[in-house]
Amino acid sequence: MAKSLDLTFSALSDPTRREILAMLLEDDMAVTDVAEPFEMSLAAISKHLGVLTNAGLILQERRGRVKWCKLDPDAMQAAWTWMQGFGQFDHLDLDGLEAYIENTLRDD
Amino acid sequence: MAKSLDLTFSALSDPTRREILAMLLEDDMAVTDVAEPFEMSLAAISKHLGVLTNAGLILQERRGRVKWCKLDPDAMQAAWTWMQGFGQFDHLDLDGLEAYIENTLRDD
DNA sequence: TTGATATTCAACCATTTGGTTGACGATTGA
DNA sequence: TCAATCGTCAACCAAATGGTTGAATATCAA
Repeated sequence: MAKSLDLTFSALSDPTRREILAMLLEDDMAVTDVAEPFEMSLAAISKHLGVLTNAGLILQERRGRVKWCKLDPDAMQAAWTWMQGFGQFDHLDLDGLEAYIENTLRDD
Repeated sequence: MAKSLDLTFSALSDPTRREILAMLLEDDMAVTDVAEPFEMSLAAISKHLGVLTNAGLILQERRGRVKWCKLDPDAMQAAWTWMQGFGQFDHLDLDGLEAYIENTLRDD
């Protein structure tokens, strides 16, 4: 669905949101804990989480007064699949990926 | 690095621009021909092409009075690689990916 | 109950985005 | 030379985005 690609790519275009996703890759987190490393208000982070939820990239589940945020990569899969049409990128070529990562780490 | 992911994802978040990329997948095209199927002004398409160029997703080469647009999926590859970590866990070296992501997020 | 904690809401602000129109410079071909 | 074509630029506009602050709501814990 094209509209959901809009939402997915738009959500991913913000570095704060990408960093949040990377954090959630490691573990589910409460909103306050997500906000902690950032130098912006809790309300701003809450908005970012709303954008990510709306895009289907995370799930938020309230337990008591704590709202837990959990990665939900389904929307990412759709975008990823769309992009695959343009590659050249071989999703089974892990050596290529690792080489890319290594290069990236070396080049800065 | 992280800045270029901003540009890539942001460029991809607009349906007109994704459609342009899909058109260029088939063949290189002049700006006027890119604009033809869309119900918006040439100037608007010209702006979209500027965004795509700035994101590194296409190349524009002027020959005479015609400017040719050509797909350049390098920027797409970086974004695609970034996303790969969120859906394809089975196929990845997760430690390497996390190192990559953390590195990417740090330097912007 | 009271007070602290977790999160959102509402109003506001500055900047960016995606579109328009009209004028403009460059190039082509008759 | 001169009109037509290709594409961008500049100014403008409405709407969306990303942030702020302060108040509101809900829950927990003492």
